[in-house]
Amino acid sequence: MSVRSIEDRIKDELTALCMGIGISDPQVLLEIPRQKGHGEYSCNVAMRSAKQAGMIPRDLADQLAADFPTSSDGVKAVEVAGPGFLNFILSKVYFHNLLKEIASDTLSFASSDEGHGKRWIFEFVSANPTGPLNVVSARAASIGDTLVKVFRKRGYDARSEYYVNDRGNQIKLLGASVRAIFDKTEIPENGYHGEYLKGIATQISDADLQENNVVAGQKVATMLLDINKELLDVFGVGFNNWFTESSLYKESKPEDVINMLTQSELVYEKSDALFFKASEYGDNEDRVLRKSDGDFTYIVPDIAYHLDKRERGFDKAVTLLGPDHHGQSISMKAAMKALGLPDDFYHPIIVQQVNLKRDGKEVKMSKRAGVGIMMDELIEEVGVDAARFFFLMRSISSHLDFDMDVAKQHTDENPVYYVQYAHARINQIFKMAESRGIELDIDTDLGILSTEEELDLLRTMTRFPWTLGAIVRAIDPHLLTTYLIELARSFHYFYAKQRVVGDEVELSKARLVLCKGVANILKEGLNLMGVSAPEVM
RNA sequence: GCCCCCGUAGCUCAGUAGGAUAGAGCGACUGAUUCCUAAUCAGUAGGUCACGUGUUCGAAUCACGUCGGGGGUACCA
Repeated sequence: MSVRSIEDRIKDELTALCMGIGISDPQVLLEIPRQKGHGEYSCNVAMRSAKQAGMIPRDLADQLAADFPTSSDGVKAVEVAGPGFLNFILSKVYFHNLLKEIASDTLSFASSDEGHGKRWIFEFVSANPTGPLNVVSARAASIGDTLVKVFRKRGYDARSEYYVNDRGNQIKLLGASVRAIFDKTEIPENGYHGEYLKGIATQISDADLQENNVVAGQKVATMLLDINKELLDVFGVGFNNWFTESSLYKESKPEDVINMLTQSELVYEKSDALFFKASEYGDNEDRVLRKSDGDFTYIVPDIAYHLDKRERGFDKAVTLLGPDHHGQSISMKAAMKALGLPDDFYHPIIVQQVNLKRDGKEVKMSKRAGVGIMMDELIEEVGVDAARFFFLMRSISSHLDFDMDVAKQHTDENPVYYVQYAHARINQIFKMAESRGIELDIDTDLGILSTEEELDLLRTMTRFPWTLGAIVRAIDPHLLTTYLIELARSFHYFYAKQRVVGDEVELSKARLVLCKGVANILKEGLNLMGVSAPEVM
């Protein structure tokens, strides 16, 4: 028995009851009420369906409540409240059974098959290999990695991918820039000036540099990519696949895109350039595919790349983009539409900017000029745990104020430590219990757990699967931080009020199981975020 | 100009598929440690959910408009 299944059971039962009354398509959605007195779940179906049933909401609700089957280990009671809400109150036995499951098995609890094995590809970071990763890339790495983990837990076949722009104009410029540094001549216009290139320039062979700018650029790009891979690795973010732009060219995929678009009469020539009629598909203006100098713009391989994702059998392509790429996502949407792909296949998400703050002031950053805080410096300063947690604290679409002073603090102001401390505290409790000769026993009688603090804690625990479901619906992981902070709070409150390891052995044993359950969820939640769950702090 | 994001307590923000009396943390003030870690807990104060109109049984949430803040807007990627 799991939370998921009781939700489903309530939904099924209500749907059947509604249909019995003659409501043809009842919209039964359960929600978790904000108010504590409103039960574990509530449902507004009586208000929604009253008209169709020819009844007033309150009466319909009364009838549904009266007909709903209750049980001693599930829904204990159904109450009607307000304009016609149905509030479902679960029995203590239900909570006690569920706790047993959580405390004994970390992995299956909160897992679900709601994704039905659908294949989703999550592309993120995908920063050009022309310099160090910035903090928006770090934010995207945190978000993408956590999304993939949560989606897998919820029954999706989720894959992560990094798209490497390893050719084109920028690579040429990169080569020219390094060559200029090496030759001590002027760096070309729009070239790369960063300090990091000086170190690279000394590591690259003369022969490679002399070859030509493209070869030199590719060499440098490979080195920079390796540095970034290593950093992402330190950050705990790996990718299932690194997809290079150059591989598309090896199979002439960009040319194929041009042919497809031409055959479908979606292009036209103007002043020696080839345009895609993007404005007919929702873009602001038509977009250049092939420049007057004969080269493709980035759009062409990008389209080829997304067609490739489709060919590889993915149902949905989630792409996390930086705030400076949102124009690009609109063009891509237009291209997908023009080529007849399903509307919801390409799902771009703009990861909004990060404002770093220190001493109450904003720390400015700029990639090209090589000043400001880069991802590696941030990690060095605040640590991986704080960085990953902080990056997940706001919704993806919100600008994020990242207070580096708070992230570094080892105090209650810092939510990372607040959550981690709850986990460490529980471990200390187990150590104390062990020293008193009390062992964790999952099968101990949990019926003894009945104080308000204990039940609150149990209620909060049951919301974990629901939270993961909400993350999937929103394709946004920030709810996880909110939830874990709340669970930690609920635990600290319980801890302050009630002693776990006390004189009554049976009570102590039951409370140990409760603690074990909390620790399991904290650990699993932190793990999904790539944040450590320390046993001692 | 056009596009995207944001506007909720002094500050940073939650508010889940439109639900019931809008919530946390920080800061401020008051208190708690014979007892498993005080990296903790309790209490007090603090609100025209930017503004307007609409949609409906019901709007912080949806639509349209206005104002304010931020970002973007290449034949670069």
